[in-house]
Amino acid sequence: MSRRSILIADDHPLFRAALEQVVASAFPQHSLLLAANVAELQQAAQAEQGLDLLLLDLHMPGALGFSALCWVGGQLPGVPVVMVSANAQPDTVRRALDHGAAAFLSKSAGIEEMQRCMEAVMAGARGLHPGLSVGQKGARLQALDVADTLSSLTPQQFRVASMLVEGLLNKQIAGHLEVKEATVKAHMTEIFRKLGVHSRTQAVLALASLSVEAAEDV
Amino acid sequence: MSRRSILIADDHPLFRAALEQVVASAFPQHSLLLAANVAELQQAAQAEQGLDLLLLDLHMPGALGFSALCWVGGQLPGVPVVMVSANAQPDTVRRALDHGAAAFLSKSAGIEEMQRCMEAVMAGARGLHPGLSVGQKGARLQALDVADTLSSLTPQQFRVASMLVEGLLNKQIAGHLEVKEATVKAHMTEIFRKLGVHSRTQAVLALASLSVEAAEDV
DNA sequence: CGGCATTTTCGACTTAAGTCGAATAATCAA
DNA sequence: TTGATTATTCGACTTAAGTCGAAAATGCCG
Repeated sequence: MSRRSILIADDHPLFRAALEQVVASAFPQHSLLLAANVAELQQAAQAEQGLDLLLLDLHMPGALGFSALCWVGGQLPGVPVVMVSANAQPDTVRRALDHGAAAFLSKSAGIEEMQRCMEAVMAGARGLHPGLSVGQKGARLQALDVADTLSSLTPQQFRVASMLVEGLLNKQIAGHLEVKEATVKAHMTEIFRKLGVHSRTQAVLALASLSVEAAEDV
Repeated sequence: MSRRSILIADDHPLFRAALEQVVASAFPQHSLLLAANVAELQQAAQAEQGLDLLLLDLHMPGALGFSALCWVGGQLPGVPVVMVSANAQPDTVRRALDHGAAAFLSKSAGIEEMQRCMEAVMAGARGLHPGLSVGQKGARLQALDVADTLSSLTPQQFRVASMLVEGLLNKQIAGHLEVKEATVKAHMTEIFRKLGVHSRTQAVLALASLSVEAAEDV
């Protein structure tokens, strides 16, 4: 069997470094991969075959709420995901677990707690949420629908949607993607159709409901 | 002269630990004090006389906006404060500096950048905001201060903003208010100016995060 | 009452957004 | 390979959004 590895995806340099220390001391025999955004996550995940664990920040550049988690669930079946977030609201935790996360860790958790949780997940445990109560049957069914819709977006549409919630103009999005503005508009129309909305404003509102967690650490 | 010290006030254990590492490597001759909330901050700050620098998280348990910064300014005159926050919105930075912060560091800043900034402040520099001085196009739109932003809107502007976050078109808003569409557009422009944004999309994102803060105050 | 600041209103104009249809490129199963 | 399906691209056109300047309405203070 080849050398196994653990992928850490978090956009804060300091926090990523801190997580790296925690993981390295808990699993010295594993190699560590790092990703600072969704693009790096996708690249690293697809290049690496022997992935044992993924530590995934809930809000990374390029991610819309649980979109990164959904993508991992589809592209990397079998790879357990430990969600890490500053937002440990019960509803957020429940939705993360609903979307296939193996565990949910608050960024305010202690180091030992994180290590225990990761060890348990590596050993096959699922549905962990240390220090957080269960409960809280969701009042956010609409957001769940949007999350499901997101997984139906094509890769390019996903990129367009990501830049949309960054507040960019069609012209700016076209520049980043190196396509014509007309192309972005066409993607936008299709995104609206899939989201069931009829304007950019409504689309932003729908997508923002997924990014609520990202706005938490304001 | 007594041994000088640096106080780190942040409520995230891991991030606090990471900051501790950064500070320790940059200033090995200083002793480090830690605080996880405002109460600890006040206790530590008053007990310590030779405080050279304070690293202060913008959002700590017990703090409301810039209240902790204001308290420090009154109780510890002469102690430079480096504000640390995940929210690097230009307006937040400006107001932090207005309230007497010596510098503003984004949590997404690099380690070297943080060290350079702290060294400069220890040497007497003020008003630093590395990497945040200009531009910020496409940066994350974060909530401005709720009170400041909403209270600066006139009644009619507030109604327009309310319907904006309902996803209505200008034409529909004009119908509800019984004014011409041109009037709504004019209000919209003024709302954008007060929010510090330049498009309807960015305004929706800013206002959505405001209502999130208000609704999800856990 | 008479100035003075703010709010609200709107028209004319420029720019951005959104729709429709269609061509090309990539993917996949037989 | 071939045919079908889906993804991506874009031009032309219509509609919505946004800016600028300014007029009218409102409120307030002496």
